[in-house]
Amino acid sequence: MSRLVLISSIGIGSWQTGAYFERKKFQQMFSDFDCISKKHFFKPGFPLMGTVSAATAFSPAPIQDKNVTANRIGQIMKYGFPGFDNIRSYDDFCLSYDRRNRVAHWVFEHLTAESVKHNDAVDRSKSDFKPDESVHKFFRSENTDYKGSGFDRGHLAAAGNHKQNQKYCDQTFYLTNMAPQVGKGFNRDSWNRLERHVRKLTKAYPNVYCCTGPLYLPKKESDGKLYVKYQVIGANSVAVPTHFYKIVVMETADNKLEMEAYVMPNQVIDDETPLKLFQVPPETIERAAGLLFFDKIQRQQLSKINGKSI
DNA sequence: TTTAGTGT
Repeated sequence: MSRLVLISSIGIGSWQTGAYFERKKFQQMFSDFDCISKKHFFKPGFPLMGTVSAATAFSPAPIQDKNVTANRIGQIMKYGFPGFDNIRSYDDFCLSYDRRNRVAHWVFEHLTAESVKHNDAVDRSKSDFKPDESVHKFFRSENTDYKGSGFDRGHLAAAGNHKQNQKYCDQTFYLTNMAPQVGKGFNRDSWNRLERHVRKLTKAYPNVYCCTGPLYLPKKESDGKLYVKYQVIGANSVAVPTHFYKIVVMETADNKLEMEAYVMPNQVIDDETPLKLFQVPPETIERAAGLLFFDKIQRQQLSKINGKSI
């Protein structure tokens, strides 16, 4: 089996905790992934396909100059929208909200060295987690849903990516930008490590485009059949994703394009696990999420995918 | 440095 497929199996196939390097677990992970990818991802009607409505509804956040924000959203979404379900645009990021699961389908950001550099004027401790009142109360997540759940309110667009001013940072604290994440061992550790890696890409690439979101992946149960199973928390039944993806496009100074794509399970992950092991082919995420990422870029235009020349 | 929840 190719190394790429083997690597893919880590992120996609396993709900196991513990040692990632044990041969047996690799094989188990692979067998789960194998049955997912070969038997189901290619079937029409596979239940993981996301719901993407043709009805586009822009709901820009209140702003002083709408042209400035419209231009910024144009920059952020330069390479296309992954889907058009319940779009919300904020000053420095843009998302599609899944009303059924009370978690975004995807969140898009455009990062530069300037936008992520340290800024003494911005303090995340001054930002409050707050419900987005623009979402109908039937479908909104509230702070009380997360309280006592054992899960973090994990940012999809990371606060650390929006340090140009306090307002940008504050807006990342809307609960539309949150998902229930395992705290210690995931959000505060390996997922944070991945976020820092993406920020670091801005040191080498002038423009970085980052799309982040949840996955709800099937797992083989004891009867040998595949089921999608996920916890929901709070009075609003906020879904706890089984996995999260991050797919990144980097523009080089000479206008070449490279892509990296990751899937990580929403569980405790050993801090020593190299991020490289969570890389997957971008198509794998697209099939699982029911979304097309960066569809204004033909994949042949990419000079590298996951560090490998194509 | 950044990621957070809980207890006071």
